[in-house]
Amino acid sequence: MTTGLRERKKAATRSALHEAALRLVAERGLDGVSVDDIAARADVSPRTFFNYFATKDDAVLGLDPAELRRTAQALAGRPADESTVAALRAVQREQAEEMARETELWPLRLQVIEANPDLVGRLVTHFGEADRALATAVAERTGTDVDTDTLPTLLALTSGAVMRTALHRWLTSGFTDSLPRLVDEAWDVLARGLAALPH
Amino acid sequence: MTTGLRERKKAATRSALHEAALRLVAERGLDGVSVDDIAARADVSPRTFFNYFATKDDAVLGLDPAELRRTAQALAGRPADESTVAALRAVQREQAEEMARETELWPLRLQVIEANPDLVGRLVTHFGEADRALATAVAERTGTDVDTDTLPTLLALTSGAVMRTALHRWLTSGFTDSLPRLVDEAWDVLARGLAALPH
DNA sequence: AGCCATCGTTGCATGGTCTGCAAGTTTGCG
DNA sequence: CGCAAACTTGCAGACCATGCAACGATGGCT
Repeated sequence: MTTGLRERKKAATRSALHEAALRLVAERGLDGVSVDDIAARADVSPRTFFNYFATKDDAVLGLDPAELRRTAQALAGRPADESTVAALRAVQREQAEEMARETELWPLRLQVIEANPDLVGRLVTHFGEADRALATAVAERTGTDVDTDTLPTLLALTSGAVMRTALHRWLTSGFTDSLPRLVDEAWDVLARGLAALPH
Repeated sequence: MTTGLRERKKAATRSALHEAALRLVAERGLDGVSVDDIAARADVSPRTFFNYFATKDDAVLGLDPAELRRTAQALAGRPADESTVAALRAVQREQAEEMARETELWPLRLQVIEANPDLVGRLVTHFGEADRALATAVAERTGTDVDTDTLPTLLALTSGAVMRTALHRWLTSGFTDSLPRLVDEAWDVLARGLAALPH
């Protein structure tokens, strides 16, 4: 899986912009930082900034709409004989591993969000988008309909809840626990809890 | 309680701006409407718009930071021998009565939010502000500390949950139920549920 | 290696949001 | 009536975000 130069450069620029935005906002606050500042720190033109992020907030949070599509495709790429829940677990595990690789930035992100509550709103809508994208992906995989069937939305929201729970525990552990492990654990707890329900 | 001319005019301008924003956005969508359009429709200068609302979104939603302060003062104004929960109930009841008076605009507001999901983010942060303002007000009233004591934040968030639950039921009833009644009912259900807990 | 199509970067121009400042008006009150 | 406070307005300016067109780098193909 060799990624071309072009692709690597793009990823580098995106991450440079995100990190520049994050660090600058951590230092000066959201209003103390302009898009021009961020572009300058990442060594690209201000115009290029908007080739990577739709808004300043998105750059600070590092939100990537392409990520939503990638998740959907990852789900589609899982073996067809796997149960949907198992496929979701597997996809989330990979995501968790990737996120865990940049442990360094997470404390900064949370501190920046804490200090600039405006960002919370953007985060919430992003999670909403993620849930909806995942729901359509599940519908695709199971041949159901997002609008009429309960399954896809329920599974997507549940899986989102699992990830957010794991993230919360990761945070409260000071990022010492292993995120993939926490994700697995959350799924297990959920499965056991559901199995114990009267039926 | 006679309100002066100045005060009445201000209220009229604010509500004219909100209603103008709401109706225009309902017609053309959030991006199809500029602040200038809204000001024009409300018959004030564009500059005056920003004397009333900090952002276009706030005008569309009708969010008023002064409202937060008013709620806090209303709580402070309740008799000291009243329990804090009773005081919160009373304050919310008054708010509910006021909100119920403009039944006409609520369907439009919800439709506009539905059609312009960007607004949800702003709403979320506004609710967060409201919760925090209420928590400090409770802390003030009970002589506790927002940062170290559990009580104020817990009561504030609970009371926020009650109001949002009532609002949700109001919406699903098509605004035929009485909002103040729904608020009361939510408090009652909560009280009964808590009383039934093992202790 | 060399050519070309594609993709990414950049500058420029533009429309819109929001703020600070310094007038001008209106309102409240003695 | 006349003053002080509050509200409105215009203007200038910073910043955000987008469309367009020119330019340069990349990757595939021969």
